[in-house]
Amino acid sequence: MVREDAHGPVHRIAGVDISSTRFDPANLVHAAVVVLSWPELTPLATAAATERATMPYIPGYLGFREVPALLVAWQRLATTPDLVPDLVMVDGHGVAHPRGLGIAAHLGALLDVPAIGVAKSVLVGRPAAPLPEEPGATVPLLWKGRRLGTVLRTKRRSNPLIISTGHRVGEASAVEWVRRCLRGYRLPEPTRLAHLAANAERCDAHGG
DNA sequence: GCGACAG
DNA sequence: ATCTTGTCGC
Repeated sequence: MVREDAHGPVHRIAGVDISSTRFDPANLVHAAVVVLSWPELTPLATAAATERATMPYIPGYLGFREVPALLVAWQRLATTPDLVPDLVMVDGHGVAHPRGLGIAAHLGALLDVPAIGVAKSVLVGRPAAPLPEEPGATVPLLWKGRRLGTVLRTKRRSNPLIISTGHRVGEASAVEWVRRCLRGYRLPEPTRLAHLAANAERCDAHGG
């Protein structure tokens, strides 16, 4: 079964994430992309890349440090049409950023692929109200009188995630897609599996 | 000037 | 992000 988002049928959803080692003299950034089928959320393909970071981590500039490696990994995905992602979830913010340019907006724009920002903590803004404990509960993320995203409780007794538009996906649609990709863990499958893949790439990088 | 600050 | 095993709580 195929479901519709604001721009077309979604058959595959990708998740991307980065892993790195602290105190690494080489400043290596290990990137991973995992493509899952919808609605099964079965891993269809995975690609990774290890690149040298050209920038340190600076809040507000995460994309400039991580996007380069993610682009290399993305380019390594099998190019067959039946593996091209229709949507990508990024570990980090979309427009819930001081200049509306979080890593999800950054990567989404460069790839011109619908993107959603799935962050584990706030960069700017505050929840509009206390977030209920019940899984699925949401509350707007406000900053300077503007709504930048949604605070979403994905799991009982777990800190909420901050969801925001990345590229060509509406705010409400973004939240719904994250909800649909939850499988009992705090993180939605795309981002959760990408995190595991990025760590695996970090280990592999020790010998190739 | 001080505190905050995705990954 | 990462360092790290067991452990306290639901």
